[in-house]
Amino acid sequence: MNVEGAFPPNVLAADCPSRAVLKHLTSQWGVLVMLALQDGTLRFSALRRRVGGVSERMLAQTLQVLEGDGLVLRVAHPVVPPHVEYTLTGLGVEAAERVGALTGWIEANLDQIQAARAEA
Amino acid sequence: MNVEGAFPPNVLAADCPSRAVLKHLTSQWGVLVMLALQDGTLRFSALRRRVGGVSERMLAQTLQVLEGDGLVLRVAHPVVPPHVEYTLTGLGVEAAERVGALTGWIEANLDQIQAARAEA
DNA sequence: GGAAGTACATACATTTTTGTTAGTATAAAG
DNA sequence: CTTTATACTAACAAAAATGTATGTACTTCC
Repeated sequence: MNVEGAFPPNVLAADCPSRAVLKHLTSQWGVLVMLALQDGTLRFSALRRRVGGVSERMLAQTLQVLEGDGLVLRVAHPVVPPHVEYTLTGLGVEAAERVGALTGWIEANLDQIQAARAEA
Repeated sequence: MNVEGAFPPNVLAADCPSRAVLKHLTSQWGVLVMLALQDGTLRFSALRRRVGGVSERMLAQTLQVLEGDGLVLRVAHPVVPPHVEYTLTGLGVEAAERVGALTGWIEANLDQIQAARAEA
């Protein structure tokens, strides 16, 4: 049984819950964090160095949202100088692939895009 | 000859120009507009109806940015009640495919994501 | 004759996002 | 003993995104 006749999720519908996930994954830092974690587990400070330009605040916030969506797994070792590791979950790996396909395409076609920009 | 030793574009680098394109394509309305145009040409008002929740202002602004990046083509017919058509360019079609792959994945895995959300 | 539809631009208000700074507990390095 | 590193949170500020309201020129439908 389904709730509220909203069967097939559709991002084009203003009230579809998929919109929230889309926002998380396409947020400026969300995209970059998923990408950075594609190469494997990283701890907070390492991630911060990897993702150029993130502030601690934004990184922490982004990671919490991604963790909430079950895309990232957070493992904290209760040692004295904090040690926390972040890894993509199964879902996270799949999502990261699509995100990576998009960013990869952008990087590969950047010059064409910039050429178009110049014409305008 | 290349300028400013920034050869391979890399979105993880804070100053890479690919960041701008990424922002345009992953902007809330950018994603949705690209998706809506995947099924073919649409005029302004039709697009507005298709993309749930966009305001005229945001739609117009988004289309201009996308047009600037050479992803969307704008064709205006100089008739009395304005008639303008928007279509994806070759680059736009390619970009839309990646964007669609991501949103498609989200729609398909929405329940798993929401389940993860519930656990948290 | 009045209302609605079309594709926007412009001005202004509000909301959301993002950044900056300071602070925490403790241990290892110098 | 002072500095540095770690993973954050909280408070405040600035910047960016988004919305709302209004106007336009002209035509078609009631």
